[in-house]
Order: sequence, then structure tokens, then C-alpha cells
Amino acid sequence: MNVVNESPRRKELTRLAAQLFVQEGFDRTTVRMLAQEMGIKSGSLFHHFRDKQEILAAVIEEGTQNALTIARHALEECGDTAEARLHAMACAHLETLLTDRNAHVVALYEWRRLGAAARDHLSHLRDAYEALWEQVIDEALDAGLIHGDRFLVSRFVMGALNWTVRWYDPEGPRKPEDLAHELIAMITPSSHAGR
Amino acid sequence: MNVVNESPRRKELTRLAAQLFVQEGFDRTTVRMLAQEMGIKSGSLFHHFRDKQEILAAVIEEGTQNALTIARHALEECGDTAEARLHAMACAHLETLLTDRNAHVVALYEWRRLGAAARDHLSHLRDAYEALWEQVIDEALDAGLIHGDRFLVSRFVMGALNWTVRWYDPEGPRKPEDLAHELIAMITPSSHAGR
DNA sequence: GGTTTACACTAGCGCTTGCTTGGTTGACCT
DNA sequence: AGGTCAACCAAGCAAGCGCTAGTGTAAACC
Repeated sequence: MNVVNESPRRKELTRLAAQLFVQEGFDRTTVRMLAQEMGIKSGSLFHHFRDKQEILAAVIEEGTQNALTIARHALEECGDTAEARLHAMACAHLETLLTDRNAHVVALYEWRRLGAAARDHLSHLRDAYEALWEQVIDEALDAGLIHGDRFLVSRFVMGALNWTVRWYDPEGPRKPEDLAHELIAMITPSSHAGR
Repeated sequence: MNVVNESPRRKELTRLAAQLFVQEGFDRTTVRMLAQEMGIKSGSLFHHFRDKQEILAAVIEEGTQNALTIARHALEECGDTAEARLHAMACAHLETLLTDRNAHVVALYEWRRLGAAARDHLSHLRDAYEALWEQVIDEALDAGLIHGDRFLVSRFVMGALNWTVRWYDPEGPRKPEDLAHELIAMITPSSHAGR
């Protein structure tokens, strides 16, 4: 048995699984459906993953890991004004929500189906990501760019951003940067820049 | 068979089902679990509901109906300034999210499990509710209270509010009105009222 | 006093589920 | 040439699933 490797094959299978989990939901996705989508038989699945739950964990880990990478990179690239960093963070969030959409939708909707062990491990990853957000928001508060309670502001912002997966249409006229810009315009009293 | 009545018994069963659906998720909740929670045997369940999906539909309908009622009531009671109406709407939203928490969590997480017919019927209900929001936000835009794109602003606000079900602790120090107030302070450039 | 109605029960059918078992294949290494 | 190993398959098990059929019973109604 294979189980904890990082073979390219496993990565590809994880990607396919994410798509099915979004389409059908984790519970309704059977191992036979997963196997068929991957072009193998259901028994062969358990060569790559210990059990069905491990596939879910792999999907979510992949997505969260990417989000962390992208966000860290964005924060290094951007300037060091509070506004630039806030914008970079929002952009990065929307960008990863878009390109890794399947994985993130799964993370948002199927989190509760994780086993206790996997949930434990992954919530550390998620906490690391959210810490980036709170840091950037702290900076914006200190700079007087926004006002309010740091806890509440960060929750509200993350809520607004994560909710986008329910309505955002990548084919539509709005780009992720537009959304980020508009959101920041909405919460910063100084800037009245419309569109 | 009973099926489409509105007996008080059925209402109570719906409430219990909502709780289980939140705890376990719709798919993992078996008819036997539902029956046990209700103090009957699984077969008897189908005297009250045509099938399992109808239970889900009943849960969501109940929650959405309540949200509509509360929101309409709140809009009648409050004053007619744009700010008062915005605040009333946000309060009503959080209040129903709190008191009918189970039903709304189910609506948010298990919507996709609805059959096509039920989804059709319920999306009309939901649209009616969202129309209230867009109307109030339009008024706030016209009054110059907030700025930005009406579509985006309403999505962002609903996202921030709905996200509260993931972190809000009713036992904590913050009351729903506090949240509503802080959210509105965050998006209205004029008011710098802290807490 | 007989019929209806609402609600519950027992028993189980037919099917699907996640997962296991035991074995085959072909590429690669020595 | 012999051995290793990841990758896959066919077959199937035990458990659990949603749901149905047929029956019992106590209260409500005519």
C-alpha cells in the first residue's frame, strides 16, 4: 500500500476528486464514481489513498497549501503601504478561490466530514492562513485606513470574500481585482473611488 | 398517507430534523436516526413526509419563511431613514440566523441536496428575501449613505452576515445588534462610531 | 355502534456502500 | 535471468441504506 506519498499520479487523482466532490458533495460521491472518473476500478483507489476520507483531506490540504503560498508571495511582492498590502491580500484570496475553486469549495462545504485527526492537522494550516489576514488588517487599523474591532472586521471581510464562490462568474465582466478593489473601497472611509 | 399537511406534529419533527441535519449533514443522517430522535420507528416517518428529501425541503422552507416574516416586520417597525432601515435589516438577518440557526445552516450547506422541484419552489422564497435586501441597499445608495455597485455591495454584505454562522458564539459578549452596528459602521464612510 | 382517520408498529425487500482479498501486469534495476 | 515494486483488476463481503406493505389501535365522527 502506498498511502502517504506525494506521487504526481496522486496529485492528479486529488484534482479529479475535488471536481466530483463539488459536483455531487462528498457523501454522495462513491468510491466507484471516483474510480471511474480516474479511469481505474474502485479497488485500485485504495492503493493511492488509505480510505475515502483521506481523499477529502488531500483535496483540502492541496487547496489550503496553495492559498498560503500565493498569499505569502503576494505580500512579498506588493509595496509596504497598508492599503497595498490589504489589496494584495484580497486579490490573492480571490485569485486562489478562482483557480483552485474546486478545492476551496470543498474546504468550505465539506470541512465537517473530515475525521478528527485530519481536521486537527488542517485547522493548523487554515489558522496560519487566517493569521496572515489578521496581521494585514491590524496594519490597516494602525494606519487608520479602516476602523473597528479587529476580530469583527477580519471575520466580515473573510465572509464577504468567501461568499463570492456562491455567485462569482469567471466568465462575467468583473475581474478578481475589481472585486478586491470594490470591497476595499467599501470598507475604507477615505477612498470614494467608484468604478 | 399524510404528506402535505401542516400539522403541529410535523412542525416539531421538522425542528428535530434540522438539528440532526446540522450535526451530521443531510446525507449522513439516516431515516432511522431521524425516527429515533423523534421517538418513533423509521417506517412511521413516511406517514408525515413523502420521502427524506421532503424533510429537507420542510426544514429549509420553515427557516426561509421565518426570515421573510421577521425582515418584513422589522422594516415596518423601524423609522424610514436609510440608516435605520439598513440597521433593522441587518439586525433581523442576524436575529433569524441565531434563533433559527439550525434551519439556516441547513439552507446554506445542504441546498444542493434538494430535488429540482423543491429547489425551484424554495429559490423563489429566497429571491423574495434577497429582494428586500437589494431594496434597502438601493435606498442607502440613493441617500449617499454608502457607495459602490449595488450588486456587489449587497453580495458583500450578505456574505459577511451569513459567514457569522461559522464563528458567532451566542454565549459570548457580543449581541446581534452589536454585530449589525459594527458592520454598518464599517461600510458607511461618514460614521466613525466605534463600539 | 359502526366507520373513518391519524399515527404508529413489524418485517423486510432490493440495492448500494466503503473497503478487502488475492492475484496479474509491465517497467525497471542488478 | 531473476527480483522488485507500483499500479491495477475481478470478485465479493458485511453492513447499512431508503422505502414499502400490511397490520394494530385509540380517538373522533356520523
